[in-house]
Amino acid sequence: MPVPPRPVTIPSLDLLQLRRTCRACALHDLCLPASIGPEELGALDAIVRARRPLDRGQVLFAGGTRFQALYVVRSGSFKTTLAANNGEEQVLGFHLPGEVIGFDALADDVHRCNAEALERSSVCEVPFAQIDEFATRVPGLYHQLMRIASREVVRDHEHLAMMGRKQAQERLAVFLRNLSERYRALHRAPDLIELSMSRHELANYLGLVVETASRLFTRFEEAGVLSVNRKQIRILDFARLDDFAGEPPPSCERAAG
Amino acid sequence: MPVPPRPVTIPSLDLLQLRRTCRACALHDLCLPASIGPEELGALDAIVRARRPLDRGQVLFAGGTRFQALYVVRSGSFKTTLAANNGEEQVLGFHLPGEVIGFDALADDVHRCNAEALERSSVCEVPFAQIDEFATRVPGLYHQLMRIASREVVRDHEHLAMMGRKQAQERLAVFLRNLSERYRALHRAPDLIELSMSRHELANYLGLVVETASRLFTRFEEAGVLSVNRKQIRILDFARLDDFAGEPPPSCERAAG
DNA sequence: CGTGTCGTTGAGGTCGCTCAACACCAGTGG
DNA sequence: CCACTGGTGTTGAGCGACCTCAACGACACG
Repeated sequence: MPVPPRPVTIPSLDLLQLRRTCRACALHDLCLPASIGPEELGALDAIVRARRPLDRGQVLFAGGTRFQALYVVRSGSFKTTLAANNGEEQVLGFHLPGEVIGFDALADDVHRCNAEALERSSVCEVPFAQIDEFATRVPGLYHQLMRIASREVVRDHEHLAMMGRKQAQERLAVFLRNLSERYRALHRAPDLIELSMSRHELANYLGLVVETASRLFTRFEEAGVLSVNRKQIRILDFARLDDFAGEPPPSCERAAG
Repeated sequence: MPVPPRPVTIPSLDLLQLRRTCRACALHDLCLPASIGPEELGALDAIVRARRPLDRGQVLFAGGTRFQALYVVRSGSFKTTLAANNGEEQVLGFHLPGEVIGFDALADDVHRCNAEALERSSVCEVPFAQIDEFATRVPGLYHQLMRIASREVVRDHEHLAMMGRKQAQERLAVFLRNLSERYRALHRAPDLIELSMSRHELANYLGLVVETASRLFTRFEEAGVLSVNRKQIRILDFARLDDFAGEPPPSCERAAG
């Protein structure tokens, strides 16, 4: 094909990525900048660094390595995993754009889990030493950091409740509904889910084996709740999905509590 | 007995409790004061309030209520639980002296879990608005707060890995070894464990039913690993307990990672 | 001594795991 | 073009760990 060689195009694409600011970011109000003034935003831009995109399978950080920065998912998705000493691995979470990962490393300045890209993904790197120093001068930033850390705790608690008390079918239903809600928060179609993780990773997250997860997808499809095509999931019947989940949707939670 | 009536004794005992300072506290270096200077300790004492002791079953805070303070266990023990909408409850953790509870409420200023005393217990109440204001003037205090929140995340991740990938027997073994380590950190005998929670609460924490937990205690006793007398547990063979736990003790963890 | 709670033990059922085979797809090389 | 290969996902058969249901013992309390 008569296309001239373009040796500069790909790096310049990266530079474009690198130049994006917090102010212009679509994730503006989900991320760190939420609740800090517009004049501090510029200073935040000077701290936050965009890293070059990671491909599927590339690790953002590994357990045991020294903690230096928090990361905010900008595009794509990640999984965090905890390795047991017997070689087994537990998937702790899947992370979509706007979510911050790395909080578990603050305890003793060492990453305790692994973070790995599930697809081609980009992150903002937030060097902790600098954000720490910056936060002493910006009232509210520390509070916001702790709020975000607290969200992680809440998320883990819900994950724990799911693992401890729910059956396989309920777990998958809860997961899909949860993912759908997160899609909605990102202004994506909540009924059209593109799974970025493999069945194995998904099953592991749910505390199941692949075969069980696979059978559940089939069962949901036969029940007319989902339409499943490999990693393309479409939710056809939210009400019945809630039934499968075994409890009312989270919107009722406040009222019931 | 010729002892004069003492109507003031019990309240004065409470006052004694109330008067104890962070400086004099035995939990000094496990708690908030760790890593802040001695002169700020006095100011911290002015913020921290001791609450009157709670009896078994009394709730420290309930899910859905407004977040006002973090709590540090001073004596006794607590459980935190998350209620599902179907009436089920998941035990999220057991909390010994020196541990801080309530971090999950920072996300949106509402407690998301319940905290309940497992025995007669006392706590220090740390009003968050005041510690928040104080922390802006004391460098390092916020950092310490985040470190403690991060420890909670690490703890939950380990709990998750246990629930997701381990069998019943391994779960109980891991739990007992973990409890033993925490006893050691509190300078208690690590082989002599006094369980403050019921079998039901323990089983729930492990994602099992009471009967299974009970059978496991019997099995461990028959194997000569434990001596079990209701809530009095003595660990007779740490090495075998580690075998049952299915992986090397946490002291090897750093090296393996 | 009756009552209630808690913990233990037994019998039986079942959900999810194990093991195994197969379908599907992409990439590779003849 | 097709065979071959490896990775991923689905399906089936059988089994076992854990749950369910039920009864009983130990202990505290009135």
